[in-house]
Amino acid sequence: MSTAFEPLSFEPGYRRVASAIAARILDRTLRDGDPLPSEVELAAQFAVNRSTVREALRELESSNLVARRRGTKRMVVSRPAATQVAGRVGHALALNDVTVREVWETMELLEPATAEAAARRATPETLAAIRAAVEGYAADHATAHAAVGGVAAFFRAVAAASGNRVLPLTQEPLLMLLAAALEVIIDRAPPARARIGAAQRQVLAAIEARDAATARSWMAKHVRDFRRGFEISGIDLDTPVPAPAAD
Amino acid sequence: MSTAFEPLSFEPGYRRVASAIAARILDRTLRDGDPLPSEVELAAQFAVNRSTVREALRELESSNLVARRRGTKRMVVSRPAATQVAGRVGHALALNDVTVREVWETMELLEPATAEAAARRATPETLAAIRAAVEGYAADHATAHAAVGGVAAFFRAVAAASGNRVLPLTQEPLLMLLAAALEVIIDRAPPARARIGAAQRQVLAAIEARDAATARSWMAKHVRDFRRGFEISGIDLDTPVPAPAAD
DNA sequence: GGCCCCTTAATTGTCCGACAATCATACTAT
DNA sequence: ATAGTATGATTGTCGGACAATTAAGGGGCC
Repeated sequence: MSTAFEPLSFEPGYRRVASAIAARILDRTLRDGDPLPSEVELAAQFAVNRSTVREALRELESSNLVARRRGTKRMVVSRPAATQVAGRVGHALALNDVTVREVWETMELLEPATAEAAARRATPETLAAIRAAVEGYAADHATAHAAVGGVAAFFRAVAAASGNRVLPLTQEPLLMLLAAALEVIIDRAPPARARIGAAQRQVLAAIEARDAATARSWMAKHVRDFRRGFEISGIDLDTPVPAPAAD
Repeated sequence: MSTAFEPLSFEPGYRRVASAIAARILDRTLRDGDPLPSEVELAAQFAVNRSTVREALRELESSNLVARRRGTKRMVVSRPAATQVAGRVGHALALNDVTVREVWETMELLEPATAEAAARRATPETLAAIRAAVEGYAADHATAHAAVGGVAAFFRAVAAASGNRVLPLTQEPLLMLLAAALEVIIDRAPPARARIGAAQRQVLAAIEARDAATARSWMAKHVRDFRRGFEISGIDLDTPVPAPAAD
């Protein structure tokens, strides 16, 4: 241990206000859906200026701990949804120059296990959602955008059926990055669309049959196919992933 | 397609300013380390008030896209670090009442594969870091806090050695949640500390020997042990994870 | 020439006050 | 009961202000 002193850190007021409110949200004193006091009220309670409160609110808003329902003024406490948090993670990965290979490798790791879990634990509702995703892709994959959207929807539906809420959230940033990369190349690998549809059907069939091993192996095949797609289209797997769109 | 109209959404100024700056960061016009213009300058460029700029800056700061070096005024563009982004994800998971079982299950999925990759791709430096983590745990695991810190450090070191930068970032929120939960129970499962140390040594040895299969299986054992720890200490695996500390 | 101290300018954090636009609510008229 | 209206509350934005701290020169000293 060093005997040196740590530098004193004076947190500015807006950060202390934000932390105080965040703490109340995290310890459930303020719950999902609860309306936040008005800005003037908060300013009075913290004994700071409204401007300071507003800066704190922007911080919380950006952390998705508070939000505003559309067309309303009052802020309410909100639990962050997967896609919102995923955006941040996706940006972080892209800014750290993560490569397509790294993203793909992680999906190769995650998705087969996810499919396996889904085969074991899918409910009628989640299974129906997977079916809807497969049908959605089959019905519309003409444009690159629609096709990529369908691919992502399928992965999301399978993860949702896995009975593990960590998996969708873990997977989401990868989907964002994969989607951005896939949209660029899907038109360059002609057989891709058909192979994707076929793999989706096989995974779905296996999950419906509660056949975990087959679900796993077909999902593995499905993910591996994306690598082939990248190779066929002449993309170097070690190029950084394109950054997903800004907020 | 529906013929109904989308609701017009008027983004407030502070959000448009934040998005504009974020876009410049994501497209690399502004790069890591670049100083941001001063608030007054930004206000002039966007033709808005300084208060509006400040609210936008708070948003970017909260997204970890800009930061300030300690003891300095000027904001600089920064690429978000793993731990910073992980905090957000951890909060989101905790607020969504994710259970210990779900976190543990995901780690059981992730960590063995991570260890396997580390055995294949560890460099002298990353290997040394794992060794240091193992020794650090061995040297100091008296308090619950130190022990849990050592556990997390080990996982981090292995993930860093995996040669895949997505893995540390994916793993980090799980570590935060596991750490919060583990700190509560580690003293209730007496044999845990010794078993942890032993497993770390085995994984390390396997990675040093480039034995991917053994690294995987010992890491799997290591992770499984945490489940036993929870069971022994009488914690229901289906209780929600405790929320990690606020910012 | 290079280095250190001091003065000065620039910048941030915070405050105050103000006002238009919008939303929420109570009230009124049909 | 419904629609329309008036009233108050709240947010988004603006302008200006000031203390505290940091960045930038400038001059003197070795």
